[in-house]
Amino acid sequence: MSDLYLHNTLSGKKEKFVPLNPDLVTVYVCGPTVYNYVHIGNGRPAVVFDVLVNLLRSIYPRVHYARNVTDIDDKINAAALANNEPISVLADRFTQAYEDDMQALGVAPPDVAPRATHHIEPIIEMIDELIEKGHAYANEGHVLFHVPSDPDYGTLARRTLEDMIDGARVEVAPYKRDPKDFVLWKPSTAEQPGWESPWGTGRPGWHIECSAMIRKHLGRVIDIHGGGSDLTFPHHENEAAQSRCANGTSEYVRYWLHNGMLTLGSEKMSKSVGNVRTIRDLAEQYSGETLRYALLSGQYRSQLAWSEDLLNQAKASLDRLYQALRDKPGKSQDNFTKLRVAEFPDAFIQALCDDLNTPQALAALHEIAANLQKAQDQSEIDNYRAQLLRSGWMLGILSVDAETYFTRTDEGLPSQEIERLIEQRDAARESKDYATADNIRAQLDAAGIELEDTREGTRWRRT
RNA sequence: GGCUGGGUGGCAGAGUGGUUAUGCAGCGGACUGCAACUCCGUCUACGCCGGUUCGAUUCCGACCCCAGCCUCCA
Repeated sequence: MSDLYLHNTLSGKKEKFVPLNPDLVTVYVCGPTVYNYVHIGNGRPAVVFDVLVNLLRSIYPRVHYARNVTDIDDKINAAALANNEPISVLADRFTQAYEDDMQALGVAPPDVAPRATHHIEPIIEMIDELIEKGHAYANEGHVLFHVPSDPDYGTLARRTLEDMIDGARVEVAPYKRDPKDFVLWKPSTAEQPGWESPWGTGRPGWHIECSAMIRKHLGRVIDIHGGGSDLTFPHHENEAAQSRCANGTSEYVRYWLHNGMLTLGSEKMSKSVGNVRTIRDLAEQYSGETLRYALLSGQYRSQLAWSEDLLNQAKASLDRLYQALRDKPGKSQDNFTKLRVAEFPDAFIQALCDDLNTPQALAALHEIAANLQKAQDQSEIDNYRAQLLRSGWMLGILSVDAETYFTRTDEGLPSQEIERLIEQRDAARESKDYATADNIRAQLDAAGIELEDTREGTRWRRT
């Protein structure tokens, strides 16, 4: 069995993955703040860590995977206020939308999806502990984490306190002892959502939510924590500081994994820049599977340039894999979730075990597909099909029946009509009336239907 | 300014001290009534300048350029 290597932000290197407890691997990924529809960049960590969890489950007996939902936040408050609705209604709506988007991308739900507003109590508890241990202080209704109280602060982002001052964009506020101190709890006015606390009515800061929910659901020290590279600092740095200090542990997360950003037009895709493509909008033009393939076509740590070209290439590549499955039908279903790592193709697993090298894993898939296309006897075909379908499952693609993939009829010409025209064309070809035959083919082509004349007869596909 | 990461063929994107990535697109051929699908073959590469080496895209150094983080952000 090949060892799994992961790039750990903490060390800046690829490291062999050794879980704290091989019987139960713990994974946490930062989920969305639900105040709007998410864009495809938000989908990247969900997809990438979905693949990682599939891989981990094939190696270890049990994996506990949590992905949170931030449902209390100033942006949510502002959006709810603008809509004149309670934050819970708005948050519920966009949480549901997020789940729909994830389903479209073929992302399996995590084992647990904790929401911040359901964890006010553990959050308050943790803040209390930080105050007690001298790492936090209350002032004017705020509670702040005192950064200089943590000698290890900065070890994740690898920057010194001086570096941070150099950045000079830290907010200076009268209630802060140090400009780098960050909010654990902040006061709410009467119009703002708030919860009772020892420091008055207020709401939690962003960083403490993750710390508290992780401790509650996964423990004081966890194996893997994932998220976008833009969260490394300050979010994860702050999270780590809080958790180490409150938990009284020297480590918090053993492997920090950060995915690279999607760019659109040479700039990071982000709501503040305004260059976003929502999953919801993209799904109108491309299948969720195509979007997923596009996301996996680059290694997760690299930036990925999102473009129409990328999507069209992803679709064409995916079509090719399905084409092999369609051309060489045979046995299909495995109970994929029960498969162990040794039951997947070597080259494929080796690629994934090398810090989740999905482009190389996809290359392995294409090689298997090429072998499948060339295979003659059925046992050979079934073997390659199994390899392809298993690997596809781990990446979260190729789960659709190949015939259905090419002929699904959610819109456009109904299948019956297509079949009728094909019969007419066959008759015309039979009588060597090629003008009529080509006419029908052109007519179908205009409707987005391509014909393939095979030895077994004519078949069609939607383009 | 500080801290990260990166510059590979028309495009996307792996990888390697000397041997085919892979996919898309292009070109030639086979198949086909013609196409499509498929198969066979094939052309465009490793930012720039030095160094190490028998040999560097791959290692080392300088330089140029790009992106991310340092503020909300996946």
